Amino acid sequence: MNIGEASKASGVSAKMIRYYESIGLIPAAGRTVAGYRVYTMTEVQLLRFIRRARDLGFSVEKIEELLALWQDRSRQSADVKQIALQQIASLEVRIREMQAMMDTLRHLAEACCGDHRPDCPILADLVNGPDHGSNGGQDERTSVSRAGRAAGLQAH
Amino acid sequence: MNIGEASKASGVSAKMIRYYESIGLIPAAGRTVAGYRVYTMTEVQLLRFIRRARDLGFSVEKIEELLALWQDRSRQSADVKQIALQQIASLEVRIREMQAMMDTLRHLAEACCGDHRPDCPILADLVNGPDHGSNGGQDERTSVSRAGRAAGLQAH
DNA sequence: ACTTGACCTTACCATCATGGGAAGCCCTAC
DNA sequence: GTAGGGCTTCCCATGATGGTAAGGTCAAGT
Repeated sequence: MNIGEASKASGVSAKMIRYYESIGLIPAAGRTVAGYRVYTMTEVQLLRFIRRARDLGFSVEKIEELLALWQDRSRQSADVKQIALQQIASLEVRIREMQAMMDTLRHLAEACCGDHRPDCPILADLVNGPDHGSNGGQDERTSVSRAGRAAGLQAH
Repeated sequence: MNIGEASKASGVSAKMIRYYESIGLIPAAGRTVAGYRVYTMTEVQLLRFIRRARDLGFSVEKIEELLALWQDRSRQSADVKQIALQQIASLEVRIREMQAMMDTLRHLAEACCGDHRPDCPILADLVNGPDHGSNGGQDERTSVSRAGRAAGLQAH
C-alpha cells in the first residue's frame, strides 16, 4: 500500500500523513527501494484512529496522549475518560462563547429594520459600545470577548 | 496620544494596531518627528469599532466591509444587516458542528466506567469507528467531520 | 548634563492544522 | 520509449495573535 492508497483507506490526506510522520505522531513508514512510503493495515488503522479523533475535535497534542493510552495495555480507562471530559469541557466553553456572540448579534439584527435607509442599530452598537444599547445591561457580550479571541473563534 | 495610550483607550493591543495598519484595515497613523505613531480620538473610535466587531466574532475581512458601510453615509441598513445575518449563520453552523462532537463525546464518556481497568469504549470507538458503537446508527458524527475541520474547530 | 526606566520603532519567528505548488524521480500501460 | 499519473522533498500561505531582540526616544530624577 502506498501513501495514496493509505490515504483513501484512512480518510487522512497524503499531505497530512507525511505531516503526522514528520512531527512524530506516527512512526516513520517503511520504504520501497525507490523511496516510496509503504503502509500496512496496522498503520492504516492507526491513521483511522487519528482521523476519528480529529473529527471529535481533539488537538494533535491530545491525540498523542490518546494514542499512548491506546498502546498501553496497562492503561486505566479513567485516564482516557479524563481526556474525553476535558475535551467536552473545552467544547462547552467555546460553544458558550459563540452562543453569546450569536445572541448579541440576533438582538442587534432584530432591531435593524434592514431597508434602504442608512440608520442602523448594528453600526450604532459597534460605534458606541454595548453600554449604549437599548437593553438594560443584561446579556453583555464583553465577558466573552477576550476569551473568545483566545479560543480562536473567528471563521477562517 | 501614542500607541500605548491608544491601545489602552481602545482595548486593542499595540501589536494589533500596527498589524491592522500594515494590512490596510486602518489608515496609517500620523507620526511625530521621532517616528512615533500619533492617534486622535477619531482613530481610537475606529479601533474600538474594530475591537467590538472582533468580540462579535467577525473576521477582519468582514470588518473591512462593516467599516466601509459605516463610512458610507449613503449606506443601506439592509447591507449591514445582511453581514450580521451571515455572521449569525456561520456561528450557527460552527456551534452545531461542535455540539455534534460534544454529544458524541458525552455518549462515549457515559459508557466509559472510568476506573482502573483498561477496557474503554472511547478507545474502542476511535479504533473501530462510529459504525461499531452501541447506539443504532443515530447521532452519527461523520456528517460533521470534514466541515468541522474546514471550519477550524480544533482547540489551539 | 547624565542616567535610568519606560516606551516606541522595525523585523523576524512561532502558533495550529492544513492546502498549494514546483522540481524531479518512479512506475505502469500502451 | 513515452505519456500520464503518483511519489518524493522543500518551500510558502493561511489568520489573528503573541514573543523577542536590537536599537532609538522621552521624561523624570540625580
